[in-house]
Amino acid sequence: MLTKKRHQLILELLAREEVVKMQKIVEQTGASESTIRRDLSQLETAGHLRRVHGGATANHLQIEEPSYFEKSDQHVEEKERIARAAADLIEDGMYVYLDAGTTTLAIVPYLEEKAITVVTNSLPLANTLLYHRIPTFVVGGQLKHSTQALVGYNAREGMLIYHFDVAFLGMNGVHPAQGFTTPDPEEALVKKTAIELAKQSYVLVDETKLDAISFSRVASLQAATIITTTSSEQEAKYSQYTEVVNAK
Amino acid sequence: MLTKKRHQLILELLAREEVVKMQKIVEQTGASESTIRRDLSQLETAGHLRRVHGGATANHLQIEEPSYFEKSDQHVEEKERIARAAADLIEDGMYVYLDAGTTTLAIVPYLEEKAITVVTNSLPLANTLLYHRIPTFVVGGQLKHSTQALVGYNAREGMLIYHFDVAFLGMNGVHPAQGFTTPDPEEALVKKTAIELAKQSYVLVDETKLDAISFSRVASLQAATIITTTSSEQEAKYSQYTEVVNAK
DNA sequence: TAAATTTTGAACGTTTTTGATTGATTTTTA
DNA sequence: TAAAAATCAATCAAAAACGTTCAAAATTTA
Repeated sequence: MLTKKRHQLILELLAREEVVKMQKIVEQTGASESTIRRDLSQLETAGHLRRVHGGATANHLQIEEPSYFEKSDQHVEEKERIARAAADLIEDGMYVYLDAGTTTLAIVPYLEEKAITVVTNSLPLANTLLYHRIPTFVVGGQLKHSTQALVGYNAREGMLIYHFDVAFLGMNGVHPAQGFTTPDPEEALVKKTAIELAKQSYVLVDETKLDAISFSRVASLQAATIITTTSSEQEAKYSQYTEVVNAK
Repeated sequence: MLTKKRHQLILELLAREEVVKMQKIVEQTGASESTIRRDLSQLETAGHLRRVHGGATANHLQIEEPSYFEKSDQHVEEKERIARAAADLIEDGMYVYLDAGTTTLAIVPYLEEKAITVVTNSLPLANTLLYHRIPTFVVGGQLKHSTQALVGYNAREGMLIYHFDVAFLGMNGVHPAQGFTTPDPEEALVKKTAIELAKQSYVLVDETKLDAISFSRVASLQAATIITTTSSEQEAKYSQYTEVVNAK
């Protein structure tokens, strides 16, 4: 297998799985361990991935992740369903805002066939969008360490030059009285701005975020449609305040 | 088989598979290895494909893809020396602009102990800066696939709110008469803006870029100090036009 | 048809890539 | 915490691929 092909394959594996073991690459390529090591260090110096003991990670993966090689996320399937429901709302020609977050990240693979332009404030999303060759603009601003998102006053200013057909946002709290909330005020500002600039906004949350309240208020429930997977009681309850899409 | 037919077949294979081995072309055409080599170099100079060790890859109409396909581990030692020389110029409290590129990327590890703020237009740099926990702002703009950099009019606008003590830039061509040049006009615009906004600018290049001319002009040599590793003759020559730091 | 030109394939020395091996380092296990 | 296991970087020789050269074959031109 040619070097180029191996590199492609490695990047593909990473785009799908975020983390990949040495052993797996060796199997998939049929090359020796030495060769793969060389490949990885080349791709690392080119800025396409990050090596870790035992393999490599997408260079946008959270650094403090406890154990790289365990995919412990139980909400994976829910996220996937929510992401699919969100992607279904996106049509050719649209200008789409994608907020930082793992759920919005899950939307990206479903966008590959669509002729759209995406704006995002998230580094991981930018990397993934790039990989899927989707035309992308990145909002400038201060790079926040914990979420790898661009936030703050500068980010807001940078967004104001755009308008969106749809915006998809992650959120930490969704509550009938307190509306949409998130821990960091600077992030809240960005989310709020996105909602202002979009014709239609969607908040993507798994069930655990319903009835939760976080520190900074982003907007009232009326400002966006909620996409989630939950019981029909909860669905009915929130439907009193805004539109709810249940991706069950 | 006619030359034309062979060329056609090679391009067809590439259109289908993105990467194709020498061996496969030889089988399919029945021609000798030498002949296929000749074919490939012809097709390459005509801009229809890109040769790689062991075969060829599709070109996809890209004019040039410096960062992605560049042999990123060539000139490693030179790059390291240049990066170290550059890092030595950075002092606590400075606001630093780091342009996209593998040489500027090499600076980052040397910045860890310094109390500085960095602005960049490069996704790989942003990731690496994040990893090294260096306070970072990212310039917004259009995400360019081949270099993973943010470029264009929006990027320029986004930069205008900053001022830099120093700016470090990669470059594709450095020439006494033609000044600093780079392949992509939109990238040139960003580099030019960085120079405008910085009190002092440095262009980091390995020896191969000296005397080279690329498509888009960024600035004249007077606009920035050159940091490179080269012979004393070249150093003397370029010292006539601007300051030169030889990191030999 | 004969001469001139171009294309071809084999040969050869050089460069690049590769996989095995080594001892060092890191992670896991006990 | 110490020993065992896994993974690592560095090295080196073998293998693969490379560019160059040259004479034979094919094609074009005169």
